[in-house]
Amino acid sequence: MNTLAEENYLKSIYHLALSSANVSTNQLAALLKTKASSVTDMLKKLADKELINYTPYQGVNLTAAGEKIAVNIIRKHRLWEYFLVEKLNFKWDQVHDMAEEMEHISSNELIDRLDKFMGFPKHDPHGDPIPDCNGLVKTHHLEPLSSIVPGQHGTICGVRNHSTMFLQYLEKQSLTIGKKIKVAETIEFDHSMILQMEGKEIQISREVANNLLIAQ
Amino acid sequence: MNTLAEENYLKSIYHLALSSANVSTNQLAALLKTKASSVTDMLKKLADKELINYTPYQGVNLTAAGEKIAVNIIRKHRLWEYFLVEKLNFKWDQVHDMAEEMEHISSNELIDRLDKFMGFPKHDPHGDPIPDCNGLVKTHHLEPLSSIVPGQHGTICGVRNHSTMFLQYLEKQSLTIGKKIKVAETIEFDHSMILQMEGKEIQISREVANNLLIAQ
DNA sequence: TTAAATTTTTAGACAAGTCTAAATTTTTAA
DNA sequence: TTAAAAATTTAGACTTGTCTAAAAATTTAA
Ligand SMILES: [Mn+2]
Ligand SMILES: [Mn+2]
Ligand SMILES: [Mn+2]
Ligand SMILES: [Mn+2]
Repeated sequence: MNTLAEENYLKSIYHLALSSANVSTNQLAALLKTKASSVTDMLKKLADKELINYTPYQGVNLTAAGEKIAVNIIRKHRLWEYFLVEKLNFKWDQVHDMAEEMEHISSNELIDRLDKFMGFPKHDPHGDPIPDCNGLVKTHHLEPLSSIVPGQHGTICGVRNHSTMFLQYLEKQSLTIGKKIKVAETIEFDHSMILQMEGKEIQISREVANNLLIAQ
Repeated sequence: MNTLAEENYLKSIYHLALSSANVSTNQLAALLKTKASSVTDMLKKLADKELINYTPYQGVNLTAAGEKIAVNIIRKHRLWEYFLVEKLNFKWDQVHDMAEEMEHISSNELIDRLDKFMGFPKHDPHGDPIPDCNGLVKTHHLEPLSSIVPGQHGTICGVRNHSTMFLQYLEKQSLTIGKKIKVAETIEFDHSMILQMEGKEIQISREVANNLLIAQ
């Protein structure tokens, strides 16, 4: 149906479109670790296939057909990540690269059965929502921890940064998905925060607070 | 490490080498559904990488390094087939094409954990041996059913033909892996056979008998 | 509002893998 | 033992996806 490269472009356009209406050539080049000229070439192909709307110099967005493909790839990515963590006991910082390969296994029948096998999980190991078999994504609105004011309570429900380094740091601090926290204090000088979690105090930087997503 | 095309060539050479010492260009072209000239090009690449021994016009065989890669791909193929049948409830005639994609997922850590998760199965859904994590393949010697003489008993342990059509036929006749049979009679005229299985009589053609593998 | 900086596209090249057609080598069999 | 047939390789072309360098368009900011 679509090549591996095409699928990766569609997925990247989808992710970037979540924070900017029109996705630029350079944004895509940076995310895909390729050159702007290569991106332009591919955008023409995807536009020919009517998977994106592309006006030269104006950036792109997905058509309904393109978005459907992108969401399906993200569904597969997140279900495989869930499988790797829940069934094969990998840590949440180990699974992304494997899922990058597995998301391209083409069979939808396979992924629907995997979904059922695991009991239709709603979130992947990083707290991201798993689209259902009809392409429906339940995007819960989450606040970055940095915007929570002292005295308020919340639950860790996601991360903005998916790097191994950040995930390992969070694991070490026990700042994992589902944990309940209270913001005890914010330090004006560097915007660092002091949290209460399970009776203990944890101090985190503004950088960390910006990348932790909280439901209240 | 190696490209998808390279992996498929190595796997095909391995399979063909089981029945002919030196594998020919045309044999490979037929199995890979490609042209002899394409095969020649790839054989040069694999020879450069020292994964095969290649003398122009004389066919090829795998080096130790090439065989190791081929066996690892076959291990992954068969473990994923087992997963699809045992965990996701696919039928044995549905899993080959999916496994053809999944065998190229690169992580060995992943496949070793999958192996453990499933309890280290020894055979795939078609009765083929699953190589262990060190590349060791336990090849039990099996007879085609056509060479069993009347009066003898045996157990169905494998198939020579893996086509959907043949596997579906066997399923319908309940001629599946593990079934115990007795050869009641062979018909001289067309070499067809009458079997006793679970108290019932089954008549099969010479063609079918040639493609069923029996342990006595 | 225009010049400079930035972004994007175009032009031309390259590697991987495939193809057809033609040349070469090996095998078969008269 | 040699001519025909079959198998294999070579030559040249094409597609996909990538790159660098240069040209063109857009944005920024003086
Ligand atoms: Mn991921
Ligand atoms: Mn994830
Ligand atoms: Mn198979
Ligand atoms: Mn099999």
